[in-house]
Amino acid sequence: MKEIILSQVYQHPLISTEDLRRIIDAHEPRSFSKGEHLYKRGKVLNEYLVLESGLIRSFTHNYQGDEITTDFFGQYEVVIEVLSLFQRTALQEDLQALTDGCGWTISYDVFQELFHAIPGLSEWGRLWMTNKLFQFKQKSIDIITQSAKERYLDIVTNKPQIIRHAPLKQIASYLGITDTSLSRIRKDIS
Amino acid sequence: MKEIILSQVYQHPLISTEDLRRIIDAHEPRSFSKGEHLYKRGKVLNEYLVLESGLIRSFTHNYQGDEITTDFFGQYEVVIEVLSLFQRTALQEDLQALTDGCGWTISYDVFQELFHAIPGLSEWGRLWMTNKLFQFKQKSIDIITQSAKERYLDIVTNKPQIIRHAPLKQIASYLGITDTSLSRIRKDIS
DNA sequence: AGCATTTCTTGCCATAGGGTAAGAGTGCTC
DNA sequence: GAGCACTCTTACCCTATGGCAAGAAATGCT
Repeated sequence: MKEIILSQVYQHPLISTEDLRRIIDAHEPRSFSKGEHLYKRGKVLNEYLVLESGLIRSFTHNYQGDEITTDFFGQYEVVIEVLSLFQRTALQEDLQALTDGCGWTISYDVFQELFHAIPGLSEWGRLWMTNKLFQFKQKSIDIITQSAKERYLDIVTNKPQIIRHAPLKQIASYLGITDTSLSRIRKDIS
Repeated sequence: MKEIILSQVYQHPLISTEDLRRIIDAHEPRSFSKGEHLYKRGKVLNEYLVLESGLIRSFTHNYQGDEITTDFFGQYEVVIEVLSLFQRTALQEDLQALTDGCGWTISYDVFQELFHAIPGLSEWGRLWMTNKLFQFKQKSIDIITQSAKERYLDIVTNKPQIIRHAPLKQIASYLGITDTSLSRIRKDIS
């Protein structure tokens, strides 16, 4: 399973079979249970996690202290807060498991070594960042151009695991609306 | 001037004076005038531009064909659309000058060479991406947690050049509101 | 099973911001 | 310097979403 997941994630033309072997070997297993806080706000992130199964969310708080869910992570996704990991600063978000699950972690130091030793990995990392950057840019455009209902239906279609496992309030804060409004939207749809 | 701007931008502990020399030498001058479309939607971006002076905006269109300004770039900033440059895909946005100005460009091929030859540059690139990623993530959080007025005041305080040079309609679409609303907000403030 | 807690729904009214259109101000062009 | 195009303001009314609160449903704990 480890091979299947990781060779899927680290797919890149410049990463040879040999390189891939080194990368895979550098990952350690990690499992977690529902509700567990995997990484906590205030600490510096020292690893990232490639998800094999389960659902994880990242969240922060607004000035009123309400939780705002900023992202969800599912299978084959990389659970990370880049600012903390690469800038070696304190996490500004919490990462919490919404279901039981497991995956593979790699530490900052080991990743750093491979990043400079394997040209394909630095290319891969750049592409990963590029995609993630695009996602967030798109998200901020979507918030201003689409209605809450459209954005909700988008999740229903493209990320149904979120609907299945995350409580309404978390989905609502991710969409930028209140749980009350999301409840009404649901009613309206059905 | 070239040295001042570029050594400021490419500041990183792992970039030696020698490395910096190579990086600076790889940049070509580029000037532009108000209203000019520097890079056009549909083409693959083949370089990026470090701004010495002037103001540039990136914009796209929503499904109704209205322009949406997605970003503004000022002095010392890197004018780029990462998805197009690094993924070698067609630009999804236009980049247009709001004022006369100039800066320094570096081509994809040359950057690519230096990226792999100079470890400090790949670190620098990763940090740059990290910051940009954070900016967009923050922007999407701000849109859902702050009122349009608060976001406008934020620009007034932190990016006053935008207020000075960009027409109201572009600022409004950047904020995610209509020009009508922004006009009311302005009135309300004064 | 029984109780407590959290999650979700619904109703009432409030408000930020949108849609449209008219008019004022500004600057460009021939 | 008259006409034109663009930008900005303002007024009218409308809609999506919020705030609050009560109740219903689901979940978890002992």
